[in-house]
Amino acid sequence: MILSKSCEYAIRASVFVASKSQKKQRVGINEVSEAIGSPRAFTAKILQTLVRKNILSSAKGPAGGFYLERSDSLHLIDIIRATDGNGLFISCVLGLRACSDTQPCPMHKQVKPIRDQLLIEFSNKPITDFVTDLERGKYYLK
Amino acid sequence: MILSKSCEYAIRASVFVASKSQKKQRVGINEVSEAIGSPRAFTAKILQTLVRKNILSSAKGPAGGFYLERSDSLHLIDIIRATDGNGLFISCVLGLRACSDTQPCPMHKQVKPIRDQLLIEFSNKPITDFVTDLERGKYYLK
DNA sequence: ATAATAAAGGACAAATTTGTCTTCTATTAA
DNA sequence: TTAATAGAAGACAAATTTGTCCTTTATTAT
Repeated sequence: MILSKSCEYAIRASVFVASKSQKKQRVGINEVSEAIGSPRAFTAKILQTLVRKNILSSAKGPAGGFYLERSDSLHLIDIIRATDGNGLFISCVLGLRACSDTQPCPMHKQVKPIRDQLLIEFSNKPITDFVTDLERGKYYLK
Repeated sequence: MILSKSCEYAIRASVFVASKSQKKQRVGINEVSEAIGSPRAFTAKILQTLVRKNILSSAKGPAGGFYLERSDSLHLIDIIRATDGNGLFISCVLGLRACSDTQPCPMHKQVKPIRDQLLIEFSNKPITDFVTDLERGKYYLK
């Protein structure tokens, strides 16, 4: 709804990969899609783009799979921007190209603080935050 | 991004119709789509559904067109629900069917207050609020 | 009644998003 | 160096959203 399906899968997959990565484990696409309940081939595509954009890393061959280097510096916002772009936070809710603070659409003033808040939440949330709670069974990915 | 294109058009069209309605004028689809800069036939479809859902009214024939009865009771949320449904406010950001307060997805806690706030803003905003400012040239619809 | 007007409705088409399948490429281990 | 493993890449396909066009129906004025 607010995020694309691709982005939903991207986040859930990344959280799962991150949790495995903390245990120094790489994880294959089959395990990922099984863990988050997503279509395998489609998820593969999505992870490929995340790798291309240096969000995740991957290795081919036996004992290969996806993993996360520098997981501390990865925040939700990075994954969202990589898959859906920045539109959620900047483009006009009513689809007006010229909408701005000085030339606002009718909803501009109401929506701006809310989306700013959303941006802050996503920006301040490192993936590692989720991992601990995930392993405590506090969160679900599927 | 957060609203569908259909919903964007629906809102902009409704605001325009409301402003004309305050002057006891009905307005044709050509004028509407011209005023808000939207594809004519597509906008017609959208207004048809709004009429079917009793958001707007319409009259056929010469001097016909779209108009708004009881414009005081029409709020943004009604238009959003009529075109996009309620998903924006209730369905899980990460697309998990089972996501809830007791079985939350990793983003549940962060996102809930924000979407609640969004719902409040949309629910408290009567269309009439926009009309005055629109006529003062304070807002743009295109 | 007839002509003109304007929304309603249906069939169709383009674009985008979501998803599948098959082949290619790189890596590892025997 | 061969076989097995696993991601990368490309061509397709289904579904959804966005958009067009043409015909029908209702209303008004002459």
